[in-house]
Amino acid sequence: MAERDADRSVSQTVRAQLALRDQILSGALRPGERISELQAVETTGVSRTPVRMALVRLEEEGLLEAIPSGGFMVKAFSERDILDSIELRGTLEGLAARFAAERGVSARDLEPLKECLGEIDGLVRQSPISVEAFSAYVALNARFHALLTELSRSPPLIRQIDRVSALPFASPSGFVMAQSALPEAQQILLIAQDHHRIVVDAIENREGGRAEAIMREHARLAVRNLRLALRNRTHLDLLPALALVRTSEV
Amino acid sequence: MAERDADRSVSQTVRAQLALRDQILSGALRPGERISELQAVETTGVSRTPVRMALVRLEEEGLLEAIPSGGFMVKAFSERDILDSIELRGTLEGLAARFAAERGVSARDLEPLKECLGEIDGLVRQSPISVEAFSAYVALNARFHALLTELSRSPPLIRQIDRVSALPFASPSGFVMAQSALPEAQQILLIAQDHHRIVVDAIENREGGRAEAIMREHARLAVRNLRLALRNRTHLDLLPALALVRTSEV
DNA sequence: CAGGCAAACAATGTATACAGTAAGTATCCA
DNA sequence: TGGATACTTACTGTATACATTGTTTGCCTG
Repeated sequence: MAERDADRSVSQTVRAQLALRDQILSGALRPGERISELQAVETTGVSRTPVRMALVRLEEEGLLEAIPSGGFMVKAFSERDILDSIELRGTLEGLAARFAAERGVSARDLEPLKECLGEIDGLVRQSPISVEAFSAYVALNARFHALLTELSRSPPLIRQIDRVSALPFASPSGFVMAQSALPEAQQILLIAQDHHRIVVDAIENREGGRAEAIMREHARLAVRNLRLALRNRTHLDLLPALALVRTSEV
Repeated sequence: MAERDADRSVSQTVRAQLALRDQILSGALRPGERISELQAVETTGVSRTPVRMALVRLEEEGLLEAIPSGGFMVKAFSERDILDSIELRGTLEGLAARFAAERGVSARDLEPLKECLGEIDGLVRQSPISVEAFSAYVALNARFHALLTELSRSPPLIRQIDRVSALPFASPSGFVMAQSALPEAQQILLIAQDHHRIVVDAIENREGGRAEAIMREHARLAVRNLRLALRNRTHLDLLPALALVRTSEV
C-alpha cells in the first residue's frame, strides 16, 4: 500500500514474494499462523494469482509450510534447526571447496577470491572495528562464500548451497552483525578470515581434504558464535531472523 | 485425456505435477524445449492455473528451468551433473549418519533398520538374483535410506536429502535396475549391503566418523556402478531418467 | 539478394469470478 | 450446563477472461 507501482520492471509475483518474505522475517506474520491470501492481497497490493505463486515459492524456499487442509503457515524453527542448518551449509561448502581443489582452479579464477581476501584484511585489521566496517564485512563475506561456491563448477551443488543459504539464519553472514556486539568480535573475525585464507591456499595446492575440513570448521565457528550471541542476550535485535524461532526455546 | 477424472481425492495441481513429471522423465518433453502451457492443459486435462502451479513446483524440484523471457523449459543435465548429484546425496546422507551416531539412537528406533537389513540379506543371498528380487531390492533399499535419513532427527537435513533424492538419477535406487544387467550384479549388491550393515553398526556404537565415511563411500559405489553401466551400453532402456541427459554426452 | 522494420499472432503474466469445503459459532436438546 | 448438530461464513482451489510482452513472419528498402 505504501509504494504503489514501484518498479514495473519486476513481476508482480516477485514483488509479492519479496513483500511476504519481509513480513515473515520482520515478524509481522507469526510462526504457526495461517497466511490469509486475501490479507496478503491487501498488504502486497497485487492480485491473488501472483500471491499464490509467491506462497508456493516461499514454501519451497523453506519459510512456509503447507497446511494439510489447504493454505500455508509460517514455519517455526527450533534453535537446533538453525544450528543444523549452519552445519549443513558448512558441509556443502566443504564439498564445494574439495571439488574446487581436486578438479583444479586456474589462477585466473582464483584472482577475485584473493582480491576479496585482501579487502577483508583491510577491514579486520582496524581495532576496534567500526559498525560500518562490520557492514562492509558482511557484504564481502557473502561475496567470498559465493565465489568459493562457484569454484566447484558443479551446478547441482551450487543450487543446493543457494537453497540452504536462502534461509536467513543459515546464510554465511546471517549472524555476523550480532557478533559485532560481542567483546570477542575482532578475534572472531580474525579467525574467520584465517579460515578464508587457508581454504584458498588449500585449493591452490589442490589439497582437497584440507579445503573440505577447513570449510566445515568455518561453519562450526559460526555455530559457536551464534551460541555465544544467544547467551549474551544483548543486541538480539540485530537478528531479525529470530522472529522465526519458537519463542519457547529462545 | 486417458484417465479423465481419476482420483478426485488428489488436487488438480498434484495431478498436473505427476502427469508433467511423467512426460519429462519418459522423454515426451525434450530437454531444452519450452513447455507450452496450453499444450500441457490439453495433455493433463486440467486448467492453466494448476498447470502453472505444477510448473513452478517442478522448477523448484529441479526438473525445469525458467526461461528469462517467461515460461519454463525442461532442464538438461550433463553426465557430470548426475555424478555430482549422487556424490552430493552421499555427503548429505553421511552427515545424517554422523548426526544419528553422535546424538545417539535408541534400540527401538534402530529396529526397523535392522529388519530392513535382514530382508535385503534374504534377497542378495540367492544366486543368480532374479529380476523380481532386483525390484524388491530397489524398494527395500529406498526404505533403508529413508529410515537412515530419519535417524538424524534433523528436519532441515531431511528436507535437503529429500530434495536431492527427488532428482530421479540421484535417488538411492536410481540406477540399481541398470546394474541388474551387469555380470558383477550380485557382487555389487553384496558390497552395498555390507555398507548398510557397517553404517548401522557404526551408529549403534556411536562412531560418527565411521558412519559418515561409509555413507560417502556407499555413494561412490553408486557412482562407480553408474559409470560401469554407461560403458556397457546395454540395457540403458532401464534408465528412463537418462532422457534428461544431453544426448551429445551420453 | 540480404537485412531491417513493422505488424500480426501466440503465449505468458495477471486479475477476477465461481464453486466446494472446512471451520467456527450459535442454538437446541438432553 | 454441557455437548452435539446444523447453519453460516469465509477461505482456498480452480477456471477463464484479459492485457501485455515476446517472437515470428512477411514485406519493403537499400
